[in-house]
Amino acid sequence: MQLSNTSQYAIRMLAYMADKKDSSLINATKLSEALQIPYKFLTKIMTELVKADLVVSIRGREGGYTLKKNASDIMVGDILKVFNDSMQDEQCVLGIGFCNGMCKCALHDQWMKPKRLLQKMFRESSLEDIAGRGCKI
Amino acid sequence: MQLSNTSQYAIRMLAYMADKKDSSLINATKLSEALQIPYKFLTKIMTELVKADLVVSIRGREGGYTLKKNASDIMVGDILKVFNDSMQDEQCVLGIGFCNGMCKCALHDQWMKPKRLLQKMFRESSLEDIAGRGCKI
DNA sequence: GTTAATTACTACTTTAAGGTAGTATTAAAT
DNA sequence: ATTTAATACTACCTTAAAGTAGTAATTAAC
Repeated sequence: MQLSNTSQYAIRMLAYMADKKDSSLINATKLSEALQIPYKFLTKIMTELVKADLVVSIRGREGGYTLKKNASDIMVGDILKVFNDSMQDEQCVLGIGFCNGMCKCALHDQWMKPKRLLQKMFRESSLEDIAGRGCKI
Repeated sequence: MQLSNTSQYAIRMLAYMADKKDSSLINATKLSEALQIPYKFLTKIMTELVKADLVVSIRGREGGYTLKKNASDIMVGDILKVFNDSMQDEQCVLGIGFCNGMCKCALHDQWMKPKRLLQKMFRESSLEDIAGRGCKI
């Protein structure tokens, strides 16, 4: 029960960029060193974030990446969506199709509360809320 | 953010066995048909549940499986532990080592509440609580 | 114009989860 | 004793995620 490696990396990358927003552009080499994420894997992820309109890239010498929107307008859930890692509302915790009021699985009732809180966290936590928080990056 | 296929299958298998406890022994063929889980994969999972002391197996003709304890004494969390799918208390949601009061990640504060509810669900939901619930198996 | 530093693209390799096949072992039924 | 129906074991195959390598495209610096 955890986020994919890719999603974890993406959140950390964007949170770091939000924290360093003053220096406008940051390049893949610096990010990779700062966050200890393999360079090639990081650029692969970043290209997807560019295509998803969360990040702007400037190619060529002196290029780099920067957030496309205000940090307060990018939610953790938006990032997870890019990697199909967000929770569908009717996603069954036991993997039996979809769960709703009509037809639910054995664990459904117990699952409702934690699921709602998870969704709330993803929906309401912005990059601004998390940038620079904690003691590790 | 979801349970592994193996854990989902294991929970469904045990919940079904708890529900059919009256007929004491159930065999892999029947279980596989009832739950639509590939036979060979089911037996592989079941063997691990036997080794983990959650299930008793009777080999030979007329053999099968049955729960080793009362359904009320087997928690969902016990099942997840077998497949390393339960949540460690200090597991970092962003995958940066461990999180605790001393050192936490950027999402740690927002993660606490949903995590606690997830842990509570795993810790407090027994097979008895979920057996026969819902409209699908 | 050439060079250097950057992102983008394509293709590959590695690892782990998910799943399958075949055979050995066990024990009740006959 | 033999047959049959069951679990256990070993080894393999498939798929998707994670990660790597090399090259093309782009653009500022010189």
